[in-house]
Amino acid sequence: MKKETLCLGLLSLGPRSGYEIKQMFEGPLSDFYSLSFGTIYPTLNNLQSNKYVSCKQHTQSKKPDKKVYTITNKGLDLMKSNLLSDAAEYIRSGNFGDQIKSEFFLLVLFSKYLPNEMLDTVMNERVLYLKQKLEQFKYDGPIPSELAALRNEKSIKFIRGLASTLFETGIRYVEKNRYLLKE
Amino acid sequence: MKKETLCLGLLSLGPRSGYEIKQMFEGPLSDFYSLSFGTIYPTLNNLQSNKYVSCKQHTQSKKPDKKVYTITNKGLDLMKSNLLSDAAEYIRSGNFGDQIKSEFFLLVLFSKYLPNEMLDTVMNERVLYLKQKLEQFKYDGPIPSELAALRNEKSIKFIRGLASTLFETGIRYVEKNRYLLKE
DNA sequence: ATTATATATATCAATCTGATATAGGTACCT
DNA sequence: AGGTACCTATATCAGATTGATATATATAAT
Repeated sequence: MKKETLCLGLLSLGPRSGYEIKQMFEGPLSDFYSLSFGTIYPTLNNLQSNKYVSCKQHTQSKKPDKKVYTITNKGLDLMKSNLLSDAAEYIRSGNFGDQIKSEFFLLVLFSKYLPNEMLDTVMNERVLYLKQKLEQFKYDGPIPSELAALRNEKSIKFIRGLASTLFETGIRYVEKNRYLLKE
Repeated sequence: MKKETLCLGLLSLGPRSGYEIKQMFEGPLSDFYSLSFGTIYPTLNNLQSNKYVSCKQHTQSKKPDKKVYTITNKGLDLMKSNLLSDAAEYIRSGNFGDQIKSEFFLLVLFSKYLPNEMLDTVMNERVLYLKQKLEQFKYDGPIPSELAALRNEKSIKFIRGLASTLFETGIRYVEKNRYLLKE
């Protein structure tokens, strides 16, 4: 998916600054996709100069100034049309898998060359991480009002449910089978 | 993990050419990690000029020449020592998750802007892909002799089992809940 | 005071990818 | 026997992306 489509898509969920978009990539989206500041800021500037988003400078009393971007009607049109061509390209390409770089997997793959205690630490930290993530996905308590609308989106419900079962399955498997790696 | 550690690690499983290493990334490793030709070939040349691998030119009758690389003792030492420091860095960094770019997830996230038939196509292709992958992970029939040794590796058994349950869980969830995306 | 941390934008060297070039071979169609 | 398409195989490089760094303000802790 083009970075423009993605940024417009995230802004269609509500006005955000570049910093806040990055926070989304580091928080709830981190297990699915990410973009760096070096991509986000130039993309937002480009979208603004082509009137796909408008920008309001927010002077904050206790924090640095913030540039809050809002998607325009022109931007919403571009997003919808891009989304369709991006989906068509996904089908056309034949690559239906995800692009993954898993450090954990590589360490497991070569685990016979790792000292047992290092492997234990890697496994413990991984399981701890998965459990924390699972709790976040299952959490149903109070959240900031601007995020409450998101929670009711059908796509978010679908994704949270999928992530929860996958993480549960992963945790169960690792806890049951990690002994297999040591003789 | 450093690209040198990774290439040495793969060569520790048996002698391979750059093209064959790329095939591993496109086949069995594709759901966990990948490197492009533009990274693989320069890395192998660098490893060779530092004597971490040796190279034998294979003249093939019906195919282009092939450069088959074999890991040296010096290379095995470097791999083991790198692996330890890479694992230590994994622990130190605190990033226990994987680096993922999922086009499928983004299309689901913004699915309310997609025509229903396009969403159906995306879902159908994704499920088909997951089912094919699952079959590959579960396949236990005959394989080329140079891969048979790999199958008995403890780490490979662990990974194949993990991948199988995760893919099964994913397929079951998508098939049961995809209706949620269309009210 | 000083250090550390968080918010916030911006830039850029170093790295990596995706595309392309080159080259030989097989396979199928017409 | 010519054309097209695709597979093996290595190599290179423009363009895209990341990870680090710079700059600035403010809070909290030591």
